[in-house]
Amino acid sequence: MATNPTTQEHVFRGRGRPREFDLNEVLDKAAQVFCERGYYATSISDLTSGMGLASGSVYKAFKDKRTVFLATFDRYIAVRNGQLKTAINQGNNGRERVQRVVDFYSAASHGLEGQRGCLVINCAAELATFDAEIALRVTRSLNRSEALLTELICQGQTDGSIPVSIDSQSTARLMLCLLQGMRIVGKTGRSKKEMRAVADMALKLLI
Amino acid sequence: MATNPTTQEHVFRGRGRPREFDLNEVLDKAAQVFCERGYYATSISDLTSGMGLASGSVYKAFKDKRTVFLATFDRYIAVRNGQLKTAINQGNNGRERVQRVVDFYSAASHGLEGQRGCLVINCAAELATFDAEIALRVTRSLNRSEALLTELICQGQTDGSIPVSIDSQSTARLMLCLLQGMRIVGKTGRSKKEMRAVADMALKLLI
DNA sequence: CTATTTAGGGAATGGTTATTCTATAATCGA
DNA sequence: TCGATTATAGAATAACCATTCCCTAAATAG
Repeated sequence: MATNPTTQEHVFRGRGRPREFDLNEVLDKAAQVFCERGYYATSISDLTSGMGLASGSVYKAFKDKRTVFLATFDRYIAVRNGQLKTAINQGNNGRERVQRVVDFYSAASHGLEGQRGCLVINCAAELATFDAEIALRVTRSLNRSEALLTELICQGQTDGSIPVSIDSQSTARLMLCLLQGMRIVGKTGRSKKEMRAVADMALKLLI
Repeated sequence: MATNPTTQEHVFRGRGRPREFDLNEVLDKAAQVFCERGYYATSISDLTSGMGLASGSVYKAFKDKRTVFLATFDRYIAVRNGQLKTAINQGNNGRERVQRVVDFYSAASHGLEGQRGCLVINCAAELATFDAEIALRVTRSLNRSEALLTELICQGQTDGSIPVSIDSQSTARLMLCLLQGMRIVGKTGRSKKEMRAVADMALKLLI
């Protein structure tokens, strides 16, 4: 795993016929399918047609459906964290960086992406109650988001853009709830404008 | 349907053997199962053992699994709205009533109920994308909650407990997101204390 | 009491699904 | 070019699941 993104990724591979697809690419496609249909409603044939692969190829690359899902989940988190990080870097102080995070979620909570929803949340709802490993990943992901928010708020308190009077931890947790809720509500088809208004108002919590 | 809750509910029934179970009771049990396992992961045998019925009896009472689910969903909404209404009635002005709503969600977002999660949200995640009728119910339910919040905020603005400067609609939408998010985050096992802190801080949005 | 009607229980059925298997193809090392 | 190795494609398989069927039980109407 974690090979290169270059054209000839099979240069350093062992013998045998080289894989014809890029792993991350098909995982991104799988993420769309899992987002739209959930885990159980996604059949292997949904998955293979979404990924553009034959079932044999899927089972050569992954042990079973659950393993495909876990890989998809990890890839989804990695991509999303990357995007979030670049968004955050555009803020010049703690408050602005929190703002960027909220804006990022707002942008994801309408239109097609909004309707599809968030893989993490969908899993939390569908699987976390009885698949311990997946539950762990969901919990870890949410905890990390919360920690990130706490850190950004603390930064803001240090640089003076956020009042020191607020409790960074509880506020971060509150914001986490808000962000996750935006993605839920966004599934019911809200407009860009509506979600933007929510995002703008959320900054009240930093007063 | 909609018969009496008395001991002899078969008094006014037609001929034939009377039903041995209470419809709402078994729907409440079904709600637990659907909450825990989701729609697709719930097999008929999960359902029948959860409801305490044989599959034949389930299919005598309902057309199919989806119909069981729809009935369960409606029952869940009805029960929950009732509980919410009594909670709201304990508030003496708009602000207090909003507080009661937030507290209600906070209480549902930890412990066993928290872990199980909310049937509406779980459905939104799992089914709303490709079952139009269920999507409609989810949307309707969320819209109704939002309208309720808007109304309570307006009440507060009238009775002076909430400043007239805030936009009641956007604030209500923001609160809706927050409440739904609490139930998502609550699935990952937060403590009562943590969720209470979130609820308390949420009232900042009414300033 | 008998016929009719409806419910309960659980085995039988038919369709679907995840997974495995088999045959073919592409690449590497020699 | 040949053998080893790994991938692709899609048919075959075995398990599972929703639903139906059938028989028995409990109630009412006459």
